[in-house]
Amino acid sequence: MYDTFQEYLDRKIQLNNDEKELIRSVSILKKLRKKQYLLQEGDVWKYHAFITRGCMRTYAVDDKGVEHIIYFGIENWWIGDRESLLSQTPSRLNIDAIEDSEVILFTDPNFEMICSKVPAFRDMVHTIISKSLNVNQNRVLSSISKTAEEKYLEFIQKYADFAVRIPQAMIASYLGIKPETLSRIRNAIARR
Amino acid sequence: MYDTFQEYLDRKIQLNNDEKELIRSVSILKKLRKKQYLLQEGDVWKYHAFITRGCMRTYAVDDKGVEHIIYFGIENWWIGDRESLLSQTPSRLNIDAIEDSEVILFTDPNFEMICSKVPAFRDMVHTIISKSLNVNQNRVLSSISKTAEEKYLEFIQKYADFAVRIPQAMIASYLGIKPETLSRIRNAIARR
DNA sequence: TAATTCGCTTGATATAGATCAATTTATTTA
DNA sequence: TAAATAAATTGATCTATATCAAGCGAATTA
Repeated sequence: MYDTFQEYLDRKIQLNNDEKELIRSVSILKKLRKKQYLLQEGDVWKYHAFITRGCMRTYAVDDKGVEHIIYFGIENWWIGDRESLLSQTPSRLNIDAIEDSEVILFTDPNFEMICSKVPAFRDMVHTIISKSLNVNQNRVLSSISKTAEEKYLEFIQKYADFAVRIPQAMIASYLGIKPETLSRIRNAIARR
Repeated sequence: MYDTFQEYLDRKIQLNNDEKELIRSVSILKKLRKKQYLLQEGDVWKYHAFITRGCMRTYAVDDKGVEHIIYFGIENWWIGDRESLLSQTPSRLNIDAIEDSEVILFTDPNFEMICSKVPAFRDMVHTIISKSLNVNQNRVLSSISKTAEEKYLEFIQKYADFAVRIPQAMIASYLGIKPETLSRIRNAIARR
């Protein structure tokens, strides 16, 4: 299970054995069953989490009880609530497993310790956050400029690898449309 | 003009005189008239830009020629296209001045140099990017979960300080709704 | 100061997507 | 493997927002 993460690191940066061991020594392995929460609204998020297996989502629930998914993550993706972590305030978000999953957790102090002792790791993290910002900006642009169908086509093209693993209703939620609408859109696409 | 930036730095971090001078020595001051471009679609963005005066916007133009504003910036905000900068590819975005404005530019190499020589500066930058990611995630959430009116109310509440400086049609563009719709929404709010 | 342009409003109508309800199909669970 | 539950489809109707067009007032420009 840790192998997945080690391979990820090896692909991204070069580390000596001491550094590898330092990182490994503070990692916390956690298994999640389908539907199990990793973070529940109201709790304060304390970690940096890396998914080694499975599929997860981050979502908010509005006052009408409707879920709005803002993020999907699979193997080799990070997941968490940086806002809650940064401000140490109760999260407005939920994170749970769409499939049985495995994650590696680092407490924030340990994560910061790694960042300070392993510059390459710190740089990698900053690159990830920076790219993540780009992704989110593009998503904002799509959401204000595209039709429901365009958003869906962009989604399955961009996330072809895991789009098939996610229930349609969840994709609809992520796109900000209703499941019925997505069903009709797919139907319309299929019949041409 | 540089004072605004120096005061910003003083508010955020503690620097000795050498560090301050280092940063100042590589800053490029630039004035922009209303409507003047700082970045035009197709060009590669090369800088890190800080606004010391005025009001600016970042937007994309779709295939129908419609502008979609993804970002507003005023005094003490950073602006740019990190995606183009990072990948050194032509930008899909335009940045221009809504009011006569002044910006401070740092070339990417100089900016990186500052980051490496002044850790406090580097940390500040990472904090900004991290918070910016939060802001964008929240914006995604609003855009998939709120009505046009809710989005507008959130906008003027969140950006009360500069919302008044921005033409209504641009606010509509930022929210992903039509100017006519925003006009009607404001009307409806006013008459109750 | 008249003319022009721009930003905003208002009205009439159209439409994408939502809602509600009933089935059908697929997936879990007993 | 049957029963139960959840996910997806389909139809009818509704509604928020878009579109198109005209008009108005304020700000710029001639």
